[in-house]
Amino acid sequence: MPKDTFFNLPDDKRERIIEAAIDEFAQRSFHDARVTAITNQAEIAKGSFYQYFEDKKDLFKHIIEIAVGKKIEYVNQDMMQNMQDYGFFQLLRELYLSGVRFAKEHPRLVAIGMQLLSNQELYYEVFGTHAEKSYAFYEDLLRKGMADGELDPAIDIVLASRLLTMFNYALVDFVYEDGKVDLDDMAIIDKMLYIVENGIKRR
Amino acid sequence: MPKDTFFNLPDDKRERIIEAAIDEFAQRSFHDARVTAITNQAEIAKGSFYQYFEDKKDLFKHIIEIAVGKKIEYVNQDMMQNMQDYGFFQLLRELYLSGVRFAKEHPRLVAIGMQLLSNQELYYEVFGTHAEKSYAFYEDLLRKGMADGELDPAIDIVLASRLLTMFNYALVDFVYEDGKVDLDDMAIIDKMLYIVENGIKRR
Amino acid sequence: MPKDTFFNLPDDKRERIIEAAIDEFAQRSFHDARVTAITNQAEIAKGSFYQYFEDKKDLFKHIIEIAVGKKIEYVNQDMMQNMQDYGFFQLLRELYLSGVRFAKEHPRLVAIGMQLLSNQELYYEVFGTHAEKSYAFYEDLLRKGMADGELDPAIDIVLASRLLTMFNYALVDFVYEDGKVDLDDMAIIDKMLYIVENGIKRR
Amino acid sequence: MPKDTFFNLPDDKRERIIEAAIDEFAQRSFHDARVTAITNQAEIAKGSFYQYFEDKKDLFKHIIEIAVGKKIEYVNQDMMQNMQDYGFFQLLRELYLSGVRFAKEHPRLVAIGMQLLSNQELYYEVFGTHAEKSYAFYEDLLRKGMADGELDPAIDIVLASRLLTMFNYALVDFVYEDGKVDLDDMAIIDKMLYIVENGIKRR
DNA sequence: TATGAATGAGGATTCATTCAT
DNA sequence: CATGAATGAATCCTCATTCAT
Repeated sequence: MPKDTFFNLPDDKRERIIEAAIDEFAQRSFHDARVTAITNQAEIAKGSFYQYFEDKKDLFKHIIEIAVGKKIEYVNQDMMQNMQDYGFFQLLRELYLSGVRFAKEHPRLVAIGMQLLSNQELYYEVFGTHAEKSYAFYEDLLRKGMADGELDPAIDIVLASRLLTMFNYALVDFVYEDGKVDLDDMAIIDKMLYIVENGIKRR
Repeated sequence: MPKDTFFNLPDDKRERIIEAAIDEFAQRSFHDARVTAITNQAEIAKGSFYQYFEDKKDLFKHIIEIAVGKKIEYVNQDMMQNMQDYGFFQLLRELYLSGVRFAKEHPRLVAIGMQLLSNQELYYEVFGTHAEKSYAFYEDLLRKGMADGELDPAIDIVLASRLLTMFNYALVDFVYEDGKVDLDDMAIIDKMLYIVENGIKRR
Repeated sequence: MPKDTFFNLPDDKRERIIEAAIDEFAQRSFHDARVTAITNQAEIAKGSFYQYFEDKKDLFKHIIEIAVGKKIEYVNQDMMQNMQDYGFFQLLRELYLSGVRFAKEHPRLVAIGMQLLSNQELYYEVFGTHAEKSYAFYEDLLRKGMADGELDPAIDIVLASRLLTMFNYALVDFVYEDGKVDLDDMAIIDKMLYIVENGIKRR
Repeated sequence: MPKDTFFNLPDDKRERIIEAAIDEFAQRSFHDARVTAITNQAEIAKGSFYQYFEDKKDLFKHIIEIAVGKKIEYVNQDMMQNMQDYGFFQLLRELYLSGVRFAKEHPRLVAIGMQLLSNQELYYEVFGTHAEKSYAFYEDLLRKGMADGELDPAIDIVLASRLLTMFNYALVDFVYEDGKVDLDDMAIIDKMLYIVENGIKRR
């Protein structure tokens, strides 16, 4: 958690630091990332860095928090708050859609997230035991879909939640790599949902 | 490529080094991994390391080769060599099964592979442009399955190949994390294939 | 080129570093010279070294620049700027004299220069293609002397320029080795010039 | 001094080692030169090296001895043994000539010699106090020339001996650099002697 | 609070020399 | 005597973090 001094900073300086940090962490793993590169790009003194943050990890965690926050902004809040009014596949589509939009607009944050995923130690330090939260979310969704009779009762909910998560990654990955190419992202999502739907819906 | 001196080493010493390297590379990214940690754990002199390997990267590439070699051992070679005799879903099952067996027995190698995936630069240096090979393999499989009339003609082959790859990761991930829990892995694979099959088979 | 941090250093610390570097480079070839020896003698932290200089070579180049600068201080600037007003042998005497004075007072810089002379690669890296400048200078001087009718028209200018350069080295060498013995340096120069003059003057 | 084992070696192996050593020492300063490079090029085991030589310096000294020996071969032995029958300038010409021939044919040995010249510490260790021997030789020559009335009585013998030495270096240097160009070396020597003769002969 | 110099632990790599076979 | 693996001291350099102003 950054120190108060950081939050008292003029907006533009604070943003310059965040920008620089995102740049650096997107390009290099946490350990490889250099405080010096960040302070240079942000044009702040090296000493100042340690007046704003406890240490490198402190900043990193803050960047992750920002990423998580930004990610949440992308899901249709109205839809999330009135989940009961929507069908399972509608909600799933919305979730995937928001994931794609996010990845398109914040590719560096996605890169940082992927890095983090492949560093267990750091991952648990950042998210604690809340690691499974995202699975839990999909599990709830699946349970509701099943209760509503939309899903094939034979499927294993825990497994399916993993798959839906992975599908999300697959999509993000797909869009991320081809970021430059202006694919019709909607089309991809729908092709994917076509498969998913056939895979798990009730017949 | 390690030097001859390495291959001339007594088996147990060579294995101690490999073990130590796998341990270190499984825990830290390539850059973070320390030659010193490896030589310490393997109980060899730091100088010896450089008589066996060109440099840290040389060892890393060797470890990757070992991992790839081990991975290949796990797939049913008979089945792979007579692919035309098997149905699409049979082959897929075999592939996933081998992936799971491998991950169960070599979780550290899996960890190293995941690390590598998230380091583009290194990845290309290790695999050259053969990067897309695994996608290509699934694409071929899907094309054959479609030609044989096993698959829904409406699905997008490129996208599906990504999904099948991701499913593989999902499985690996599943098994990897819950490695300690003695799940009935067969059951998981079959549950997953149930979904996949419904998702893409011809009706 | 040293970093700004170096030039911002308090004078005495900066000088301590320069002193230590001159000591080390005078005793060992560039490659043999140890950064550690310099930081130890200068009593600065090893890390500080790299805040002042890009690397060892950066410091070395700086030392060479200092030496060249110091060397130039020793020639009679008035005489050099009004060369046309002086005779060939007067100018030559002045040049040799400055060379001797310089060597007497900065024997370590002379040693460094000699080292550099015997390392082609480094030499070109430090001086670029200006390598032949010193020969060229003597050639110009000789050409002028010949045009003014002071020199024997039979002598080969290119060869003579080499000889004059060598004479300079001879003198430096002479003074350098016997540095402690308080010879009458003027006398030596004049004895040498007596020979040179007889060797090349017009009769 | 190499060990007996070295001298008992079959000729071709011994020569391979000498060749490799000359190559390495000609390219790098004593300290930079690598025993490994020598054993590799000579195709002997690293361990063998230390059965032939005490250490790196031992080999180096031997190479220098070889160079000195070779150098001596190049001077007209008949002339040297009957010095009293020849004039000063005749002898000088012969000396320079041999120097040039040597440099033309053994450029690597010359390079090693020059390296050595610029490493005081090593120089004294190799030559001990015999350092001035070459000066002494020229001094004797000059004294004889003066006694015979060939030289200007006004010149300083000590100084002149240094100059003659330097002239030798100048010649070697000249020929060494332009090694490839097939200059008429005789012509150069004579042009130089023309200057030298005018510089110091009796009038 | 801002600054940027100072620090030193830590990392990769090289290489002369020793040693066991 | 030949071999070549083993050794570890030594070297350059990086970088997070501390500290004094």
